Amino acid sequence: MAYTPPGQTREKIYEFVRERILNGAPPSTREVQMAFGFRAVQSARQHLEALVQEGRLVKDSGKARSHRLPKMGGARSSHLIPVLGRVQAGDLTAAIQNSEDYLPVQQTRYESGELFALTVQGDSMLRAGILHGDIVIVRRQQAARPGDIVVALVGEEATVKRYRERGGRIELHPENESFESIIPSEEGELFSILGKVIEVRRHIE
Amino acid sequence: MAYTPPGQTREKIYEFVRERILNGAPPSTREVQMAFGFRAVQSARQHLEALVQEGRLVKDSGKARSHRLPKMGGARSSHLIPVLGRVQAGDLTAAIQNSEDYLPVQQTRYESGELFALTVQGDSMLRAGILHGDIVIVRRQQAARPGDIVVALVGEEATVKRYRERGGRIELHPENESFESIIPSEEGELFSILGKVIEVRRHIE
DNA sequence: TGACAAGACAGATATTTGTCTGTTTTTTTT
DNA sequence: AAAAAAAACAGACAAATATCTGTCTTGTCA
Repeated sequence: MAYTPPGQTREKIYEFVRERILNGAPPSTREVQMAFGFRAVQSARQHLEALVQEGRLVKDSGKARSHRLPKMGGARSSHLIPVLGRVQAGDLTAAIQNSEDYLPVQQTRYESGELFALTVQGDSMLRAGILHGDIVIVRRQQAARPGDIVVALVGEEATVKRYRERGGRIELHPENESFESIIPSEEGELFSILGKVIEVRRHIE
Repeated sequence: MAYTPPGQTREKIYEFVRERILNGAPPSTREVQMAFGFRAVQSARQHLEALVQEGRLVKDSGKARSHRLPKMGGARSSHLIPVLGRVQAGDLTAAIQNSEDYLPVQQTRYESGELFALTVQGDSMLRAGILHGDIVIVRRQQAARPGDIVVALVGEEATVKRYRERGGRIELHPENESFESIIPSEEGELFSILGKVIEVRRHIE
């Protein structure tokens, strides 16, 4: 390959590798070589090494396809969580594994706990700023504290409500005058808390 | 390793590989072998092959570390956008470049346009489900259509409002009875649209 | 012009990794 | 109990991949 001014090719290689990493398939040195038409592996290698040196990439020495994006103070690394369709009784784990859509979240923000996302049905949490169609990000946990917004399984369906305790009894309180509170112990239904809502997202248009 | 009833180990291997893939570092066959204490590579290989056979994983035959999760071809790439602090007149580009925090977004969802994020000050968009402290993700653009929620620069400060046109004049309409509409042309102030709000995010607790 | 640095090249070697063939052990099924 | 199936083991080989040493070419700059 002909000589190229300093930095020109390097930038394109970075874009290429970055793209591949974000797509989940980091390239081998030889794939970079081929993609850029180098006639020697070392040409690609030099650029990749330089990028690591500059701190724009990180690599596990010796291992194949081990280039990664650096975790700049943690903010740079993002984690993918499953977006669940409909949640039915009992098989939350199964629903998580069969998920087809994924959402990126900041890994540092929620270090601990297993996360999943859910699309909100209905406007029962309107006054809390959660609308129909919003996506809630949930940390899986059984317990909740009064005031928390939780995802609970009541009967067969998952529902988003505010968790309260009134007179020693659990109450799932909607944030909308048109809806009634749910008091699980009264209804004798299957009841469990799936997790706590820690983030709300809404796509407009 | 001792014999294990059918399916038991397979499930754990799936979890292990899945986790590694989501973290961006798919394991090699031997890494799976080590992680589970197998004394032969083939033991790990058999399980991995079975998982591919069952359609729970996909793999590029021959290539190193090429196990992936099925069905999400390109949909899983995520992109990082800058979170701006305070936006002051004129230097939006500078604010973007000096940003210190970044947010991951689904790349496929918003293919075109330059994005940035902004923290909302005040409850002027309460009824639209945008609260104080929420983060809005904005596509940079000068024009807007009636009904769009936009980020506009009025005077020295950036503000989030709904864009309307009444009697041929631009009107920035708050979604809260306690606030007044802003009609830029009347006030003779510096005015420009920075972009359109395409997503809202709220972190709870 | 000449020294120097960056880019590209060439060929070779070491390591990692995927793949193969066949055997043994344990559980399940008949 | 015998047969079949699943899990694990053993040892090897081949392909992919990373890495090394040294050379050549092309700009940059004193």
